[in-house]
Amino acid sequence: MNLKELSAILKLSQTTVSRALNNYPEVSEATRYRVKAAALANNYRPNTRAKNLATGRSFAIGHIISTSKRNEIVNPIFADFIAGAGEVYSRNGYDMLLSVVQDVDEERAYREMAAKASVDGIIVHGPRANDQRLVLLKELGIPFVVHGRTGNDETDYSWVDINNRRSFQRATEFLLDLGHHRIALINGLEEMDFAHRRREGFEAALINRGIQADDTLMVSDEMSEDVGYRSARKMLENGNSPTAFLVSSILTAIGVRRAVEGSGRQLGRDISMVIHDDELSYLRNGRDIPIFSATRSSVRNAGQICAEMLLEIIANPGQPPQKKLLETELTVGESTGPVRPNSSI
Amino acid sequence: MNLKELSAILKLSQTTVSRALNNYPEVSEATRYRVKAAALANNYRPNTRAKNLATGRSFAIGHIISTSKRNEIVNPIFADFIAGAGEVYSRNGYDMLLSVVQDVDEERAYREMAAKASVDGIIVHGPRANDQRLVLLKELGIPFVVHGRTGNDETDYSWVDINNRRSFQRATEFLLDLGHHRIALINGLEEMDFAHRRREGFEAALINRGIQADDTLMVSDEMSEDVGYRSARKMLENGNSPTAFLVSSILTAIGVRRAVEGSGRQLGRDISMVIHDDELSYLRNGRDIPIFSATRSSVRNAGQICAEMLLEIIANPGQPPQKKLLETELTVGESTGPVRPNSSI
DNA sequence: GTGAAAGCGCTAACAT
DNA sequence: ATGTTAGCGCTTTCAC
Repeated sequence: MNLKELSAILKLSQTTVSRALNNYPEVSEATRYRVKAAALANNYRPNTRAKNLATGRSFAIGHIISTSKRNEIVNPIFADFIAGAGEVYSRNGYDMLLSVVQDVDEERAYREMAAKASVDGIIVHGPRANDQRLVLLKELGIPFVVHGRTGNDETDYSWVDINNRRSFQRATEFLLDLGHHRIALINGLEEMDFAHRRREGFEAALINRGIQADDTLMVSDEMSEDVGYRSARKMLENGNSPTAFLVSSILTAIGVRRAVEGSGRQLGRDISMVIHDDELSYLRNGRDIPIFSATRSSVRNAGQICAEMLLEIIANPGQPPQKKLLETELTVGESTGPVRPNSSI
Repeated sequence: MNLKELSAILKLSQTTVSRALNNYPEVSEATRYRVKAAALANNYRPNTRAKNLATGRSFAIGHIISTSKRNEIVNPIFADFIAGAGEVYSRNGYDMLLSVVQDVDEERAYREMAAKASVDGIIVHGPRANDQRLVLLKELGIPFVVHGRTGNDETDYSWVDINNRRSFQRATEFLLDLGHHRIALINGLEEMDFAHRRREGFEAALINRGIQADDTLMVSDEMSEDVGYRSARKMLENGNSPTAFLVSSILTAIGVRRAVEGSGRQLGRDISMVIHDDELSYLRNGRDIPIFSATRSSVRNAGQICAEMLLEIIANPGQPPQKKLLETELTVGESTGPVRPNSSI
């Protein structure tokens, strides 16, 4: 069923039917009602391809996910983010176009999306410390929103980010207040902007209390269970081992927990752990994971906010860039009670 | 730069330019060369929207991911699958359209995709034991490929699946051959088709050896670390605890490992574990996870195969449905040596 | 308030 | 081998 057929049934012009369906004011209420009823009855849906061509818009948002040939890892937080963004899109009649590209082909992918005019806007994932993609997108003139930020904010662009620095500073202070002096930081790769900010927050908290950051207690690596286990184990075997861990992802924290338990210590009694858990809904589901969550702003939520911001920008072009910093909240896990360092600290 | 402008520069008709670019045979080699060079120089990309309308195709494949309001879980294997499929799409000039919908809205989402003609085909994810979606898609007449299968194969459709039944039967036999009698199965939710088949394979192997399946050693639940830990722990505390675990996902297996280690036993010495690991590239990356992998056909690979099959079906309509059963391979993890039950078994 | 007609940027018959 | 022309199914002037 297309517009022509529908208007034939109604004995109206395509124009009127189109206007009625798109809520143009000049159509009489009676006609509009009749048209909408007929559209519903005939299960009419405007052909996207035709609509796109006529309007010059595609009602689609592009997401470019880059994988590296080396490790083939797809960032798992991505699934949650997508779920949040997707919800907003479908509520607003937008589609989501996903492009999975090798990191080396990334620039080409962006250029192609822009030239083919297949999307009205783009969400940028996983910004690096000094990300050239944003410069390119500005140049291409395509609306975009970044999930995260990039180091030197010379280019002015729209972003949604959590306050990683503050969050880690507060989490560190929380542990310091409990009496910990030797706190380990298990962090993501420093080339990612977020990991860089997290370390800054961690170090700032230590410096404020006159504590020197100890390099042997700081890890910057992929956020996997394996890395969590190895790093923590190594630290715990050391004579001067940490009494608390600040961990950058739940997956890593699962590894840390295993190392702690394997060393005969007990989490929440001998060792404290604070996790920044804006990630991985399917892991969060475990209710007795002894963690102390540093945030409630989930990635899913961030996905929603990014999507809403982008749609807003597309609807009202020419505005100054929008920025949104999501604050986190320090909440203590239900099942393990308050964290206290043991008497030996 | 559009076709009109490009052909003006070349002093050729739009038709000729279009034909040259699309490799139609009737264009002279000289012209084709000239046209392609000009297209490259001017960074010309055909407008997708126009091309779609003209050809009646959208060069896009739809993926519908359903989440349930209840647990908000996005199946993590999805990210890997998408990566594999996406690779194939971009190689073939296709886009990937992602729709995230509440499970209750799923039918509407499929109908909409079909009516709006926004995709040329659909990949169905996570088929349930008796999945009505396939009936709907057949009815809508849109090409589709299922990742997995559904219980009663009355409807004839195309699918790509791994041989879950055989894989679990062989894994169980492997453990039986090592002398194990009490083998625990930590499985996914039975409402999912794959979990159902896996249990069948497990039970078949036991029955063949005259062993009665023990309900207290069989778990069917969400595949999370938490579930793995709780289930394994409960079993290990029991007087009559298992000597081996057969686990349906790496994430769950991480929980099982923690439970085993927490009970003072050692994996690969006191307890054996076989994992079906077609999942989660970011977990697989850990090199010293003591697992015995039951397969090499990763989800990423399945994504590629599904995508290729669907593109093939779209290119050659009217063929009978295609089916592909991926066999698995039993490989033993590098770092832990051969699995042997301890002497007490 | 409604309709006729042009056009979005391509592709594909149908000439030549 | 190249060009002319007519759509694809909508939206959007412009006219009534």
